[in-house]
Amino acid sequence: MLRLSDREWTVLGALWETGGAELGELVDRLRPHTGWNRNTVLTYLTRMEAKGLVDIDKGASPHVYRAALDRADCQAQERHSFLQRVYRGAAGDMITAFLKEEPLSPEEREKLRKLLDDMEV
Amino acid sequence: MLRLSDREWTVLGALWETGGAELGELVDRLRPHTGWNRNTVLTYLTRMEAKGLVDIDKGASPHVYRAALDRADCQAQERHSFLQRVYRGAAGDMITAFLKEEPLSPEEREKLRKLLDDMEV
DNA sequence: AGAGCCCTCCTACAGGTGTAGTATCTATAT
DNA sequence: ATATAGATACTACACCTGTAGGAGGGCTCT
Repeated sequence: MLRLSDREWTVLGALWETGGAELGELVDRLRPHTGWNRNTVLTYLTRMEAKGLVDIDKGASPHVYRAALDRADCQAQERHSFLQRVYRGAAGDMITAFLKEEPLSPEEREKLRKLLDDMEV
Repeated sequence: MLRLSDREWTVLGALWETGGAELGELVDRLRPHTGWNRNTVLTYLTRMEAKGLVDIDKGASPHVYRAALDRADCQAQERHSFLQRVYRGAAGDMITAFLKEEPLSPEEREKLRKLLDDMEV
């Protein structure tokens, strides 16, 4: 039952995008939209290592920080907890609400239609 | 930028279902699946009042507790923050993932297809 | 009137989160 | 050798969250 905070998603986002990086690079990449202090980022990283969210290669100098989990896995967990928490598992209602409010391109709509058709076996 | 915890969703759930209730009723309703102590529930309610999530009618005795927000509004907020946090706004990807993993009834699929078609104007 | 029960209030306390400051180390540039 | 700049470690602190315990007020039954 993993539960990531907003900040943790942000940090992991940078790690996934870079595929692993040194602190300086992460700070540079995060600062524009977060304004976080270098040490704030470092604190997040070390706390997240303790939770098993981040791997730190301490052999390298400077250390190299990597996401310890797959983005897709984290998304799956979060999908599940969101669906239960907010919609008590009612997937149909939830998807309906998203479809009604999120603008999709014609290609995306086509893809979704196809997905639905393929379920019709 | 409202951010509800799991517990808060649970408490609000009971309030939405009852349309407002006294503490005793809420405790009875919540205890089976949460095991929460009466005072734990009370603490949640008073803290949630301070945040504007719950209205307490203190004229009545015992007090009557009501959700201060609409379930649909809370769901909308949560949808938005989920989509941004976990999918960086990529609604198509997110919906695809849900469709692939959540079992839907034929009626639900039909309804979704119709929704997609109606967007095709 | 007293006993018991439910209600609300106040208090507590540990663990997590957001956000750094300070101190130290170390490689580099002079 | 030395000043400097960046990296890492340690420490701090306030606020939030989960989870109650105990005190005191009022109704209710005997």
